[in-house]
Amino acid sequence: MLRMSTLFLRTLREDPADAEVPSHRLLVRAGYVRRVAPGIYTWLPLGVRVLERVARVVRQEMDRMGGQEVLFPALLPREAYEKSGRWTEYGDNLFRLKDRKGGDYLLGPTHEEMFTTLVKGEYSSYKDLPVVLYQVQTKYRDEARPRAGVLRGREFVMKDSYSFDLDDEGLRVSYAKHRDAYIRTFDRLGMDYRIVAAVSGAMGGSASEEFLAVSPTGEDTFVSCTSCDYAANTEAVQVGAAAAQDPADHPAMQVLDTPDTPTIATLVADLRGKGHDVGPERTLKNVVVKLRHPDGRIEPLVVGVPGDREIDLKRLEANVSPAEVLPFEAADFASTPALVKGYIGPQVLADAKIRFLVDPLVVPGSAWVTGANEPGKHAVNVVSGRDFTPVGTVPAAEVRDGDPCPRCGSGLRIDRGIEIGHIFQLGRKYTDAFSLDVLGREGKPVRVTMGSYGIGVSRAVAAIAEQAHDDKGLVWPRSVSPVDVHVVRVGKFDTEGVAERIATELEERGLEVLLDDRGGSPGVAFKDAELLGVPTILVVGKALADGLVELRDRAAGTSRTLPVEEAVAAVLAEVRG
RNA sequence: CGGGGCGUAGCGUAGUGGCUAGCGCGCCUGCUUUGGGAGCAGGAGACCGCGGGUUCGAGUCCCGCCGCCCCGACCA
Repeated sequence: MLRMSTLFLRTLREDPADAEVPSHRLLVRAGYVRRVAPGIYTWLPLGVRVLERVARVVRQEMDRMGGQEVLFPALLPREAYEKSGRWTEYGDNLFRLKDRKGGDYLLGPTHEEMFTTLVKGEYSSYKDLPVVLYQVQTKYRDEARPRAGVLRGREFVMKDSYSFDLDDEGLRVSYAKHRDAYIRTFDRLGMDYRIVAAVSGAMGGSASEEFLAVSPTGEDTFVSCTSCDYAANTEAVQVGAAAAQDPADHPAMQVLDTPDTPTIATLVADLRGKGHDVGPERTLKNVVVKLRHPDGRIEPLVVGVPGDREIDLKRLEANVSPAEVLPFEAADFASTPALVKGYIGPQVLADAKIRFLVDPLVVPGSAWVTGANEPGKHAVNVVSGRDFTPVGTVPAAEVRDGDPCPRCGSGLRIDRGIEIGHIFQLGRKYTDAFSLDVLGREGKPVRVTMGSYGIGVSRAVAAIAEQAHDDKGLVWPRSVSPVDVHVVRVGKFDTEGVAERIATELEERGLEVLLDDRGGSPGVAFKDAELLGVPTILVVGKALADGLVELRDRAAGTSRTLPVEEAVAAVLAEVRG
C-alpha cells in the first residue's frame, strides 16, 4: 500500500514555468516526473507505476501475438552501425561516445542492426521462421529540439519489435498481426487514436502506417475522412481530383499587361481592375525548386499549384523521394533566363527543357491565369493540354479542411496527432546489409525479409495525459492509473481506523491502493486526489458518523454515498468494471 | 542552425543604480483547526546563471559567455 504520509511525492500548487503543454505541466505538478536536462526526465514513484502499467499492456499484447521478449544493451559498439551505414547516416542525432581504449560506442537510437545480427547468429533454417522478437528498452536520440516534457525526449522508453519472414507474404502476415496487436494495445490504454497511412520513404513501396493519438499538441498533421475510415499523414494523402475538362471549351490564350503583380494577391487585384473577375483559385502558381537526386545530380523543377494554395514542401518532398528538395535561389534565377521570377508560366518550360509537374488539382483541359514569362505580363485562358503540357502530376499543394476524400469523395478534416506507434514493412534493407539468409526448403539460401514496429512507451504516458485531464488535474484510464483506488481519510472523524481497514482489505482483495493518511486539511487532500488523477476515490470522512463513506468517480466528477460495510465491494465493482 | 523570450531560495515570483534582496507556496517548531489548497507565533533556506567592465555604490547599466523555454528548420 502506498501511503501519502511516506510516499516520495511533492505536488506543486503552481504550474512549473517551463512547461506549456498539459501533459508536461500536469506530470510535473502532480509529481510524476522531474526534469534533469533537456529531454531527459526522472520518473518518480507514481510516474514509474504509470510507465510500468503502460509497458505491461504493451508486453501482454506483444506476447499474445507471438512475440518473444529479449533485451539488448543501450550501449552498443560502433561496428554494426558502421556496417548498416547508420553510424554516419544518423548524423548529429546519434549519441556517440568512446571507451577508455578509444573504441567508438553509441547509445542505441533503435536496434534493427542488433536484432538482425542476433537472428543471423542463432537461426539458419526456413523452419525457424517466422519469428518476432521485441524489447522494451531505453532509446537515445540527440534531438535537435526536445520539447513538451516527455512527449519528445532525448532519452525515452520504446517497445521495438522486428519480424523475420521468408517471403513478402509472410511479412504481410507479420505486419497484420502487429497491426492487430497495436489496435488492442491502444484500445486498452484508453487512447483516442487514428491509424494513418504514412510516407513509404526512401525504401520505396513498403507499407507503413502510423498510430497517432489525436491531440492539438501533436507534431504530426493528418487528414481523416468525415464519412469513411480513410486517414493519412498530410504528406502521404492523395486528394481526390476533379474530372478532366475539354480544352476546346476555353477561349484562346491572351497575354495582358499586369505591371507590378509579382504575387497572387496583387495579380488578382490588377485583373479585377481590368474587368477580369478571376479569384486566386483560378490562377496557376508556379514554384521553382531544385531537386537533388541520390546520384548527386541537381535539376530545376517547376511545380504548378492553384494560386489560392500554398505549396506543401514536405508533401512535395515525400512525393519526389528519394530526391531532396532545395530552394531555388537568386543565383539560380540569374543562370536560368527562361524563368522570370514572379511571372513564371508553364508555356515555355518544355522548350526550356525544364521539368514541369502539376498538382492533381490542375486537371487536364483546365484554364488558368498564369505568368507570361515576361516581367509585368500575365496570360489568361492558359489551358492545360493546349497551351502547356505538364510532364506529370505530383501532390504538392497544401491539403485543406474539406478537400475531397480520395476514397469516397466526402470532406476531409485536418487534425494533429502524437505518433505513438509506427508499423513498417522494412523489407531487406538490413538483411541485405548483414547477409541474413536461411536455408530454404530447396537447400538454397533465402534472403530474409523484415518488419519493424515501434511503440513509444514513455511518450504514450504523456499522450494519455494529453488526452486524459481536466482543469483540476490528470484523469487516468484505469489500465494505466498508478493505483486502482485512492482512499482519502479526511478530518478527525475516523477514530476507529476505518480508512486503514478498508484500504488493507482492498489490498488483500488484489487492488493497488494509495491511502492519504496525512491527516491534514481536507482541501489539500481533495485537491491532491484530483491532481493525481486516480479514477476511483474513496472518501472516509464526516459521513462516517452516519456509517457512510463517499465513492467518487474522478472522470465523471460524480459521487455517491454508501454504507461503510459496502465500501470494499463497491470499489471492487468499480475497479473491475 | 535561424527567430523570440527568460535566468533572483525546492516551486511561483517582486525588485526607479542607493538601507540587511521582498512576497506567496512548500519546509521546520509550538499551539489551535479539520469536508475544499486552514489560523496564529516563531524559524531555516539565495555565490540574484558565470566572467569581465562602468560606478563612491550593480540583482538593476555595458560587453562576453553559459543555460533554459517557445516557434521554425530537423526528426528510419
